[in-house]
Amino acid sequence: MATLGELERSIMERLWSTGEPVSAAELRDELAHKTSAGNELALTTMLTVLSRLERKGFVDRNRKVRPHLYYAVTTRADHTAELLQQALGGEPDRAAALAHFVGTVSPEEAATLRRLLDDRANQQPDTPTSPTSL
Amino acid sequence: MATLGELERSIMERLWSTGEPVSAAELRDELAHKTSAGNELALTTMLTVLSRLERKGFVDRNRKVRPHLYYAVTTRADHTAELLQQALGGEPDRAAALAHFVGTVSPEEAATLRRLLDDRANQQPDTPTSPTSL
DNA sequence: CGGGTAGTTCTACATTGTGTAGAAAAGCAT
DNA sequence: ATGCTTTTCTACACAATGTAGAACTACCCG
Repeated sequence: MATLGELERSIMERLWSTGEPVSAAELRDELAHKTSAGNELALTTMLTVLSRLERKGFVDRNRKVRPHLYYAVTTRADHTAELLQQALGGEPDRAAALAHFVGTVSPEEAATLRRLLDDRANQQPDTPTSPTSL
Repeated sequence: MATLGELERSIMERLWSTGEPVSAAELRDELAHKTSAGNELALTTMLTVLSRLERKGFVDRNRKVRPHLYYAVTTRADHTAELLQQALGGEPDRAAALAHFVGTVSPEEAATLRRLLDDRANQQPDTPTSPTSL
């Protein structure tokens, strides 16, 4: 999974936020409002970056309508989950890394995690405790 | 936290693997063995990259001995935990992202996570269940 | 103490990714 | 067919990274 530049990320944020397909022009206007000085980027800049995001597999577009409409391929949560997996990917001692991580999250977040794990266990109740991959 | 290039990562892997300070020459030899064709990099290449890693705060070195000895500043687990935090950083709906993540880990890993959360709860038993930030 | 060698820093260049946008091409409505 | 809208092509700047030669520095030996 490729990484995102600053402008690319801004665009993805916008696309993720509602999920509705938008045109390059709309995107440009909306992003201009977010920056302090309302500096509008050239439309071609948007189109270039959107094409790159398409090439990277982050967005797709409807080419049948005339101003093409762009939309995110995945949800932000999906993407974040991928990032988490990737962060853990190169780690030989995943348990150690998770331990550090668990030590850094807020108590609320810890509770959330516990709840999520419980949900998971209920849906898929064959959770062995054997240390197969840890 | 800056990101690491390929060679930078290889070097950090090595430094993390044992934690012992090593010279640039040792590093070069060891990394050469790992690549398919044992192509040795120039020593200056190692030194350049090590300097950059030092600037980025990933490594430090003992300058009192003559071949300077380099070592990782943090552990790999630390680094991975930081990556996890960072991945979650931009996410407005952290719970959703964690949910996706929990759905992707192996059952063993889920068990590990649960155990880590239990440990955490015991050491720091004021875990409220109020949905403050979630 | 003065040289020589081992080791380090400086400088440099190629490549790639990203931000940025003009020029050129393409599609579409009248 | 023609003109406007929209898209693609091409281009350039800038930063990060991989790579290494040139220049400099430190230390040991005679």
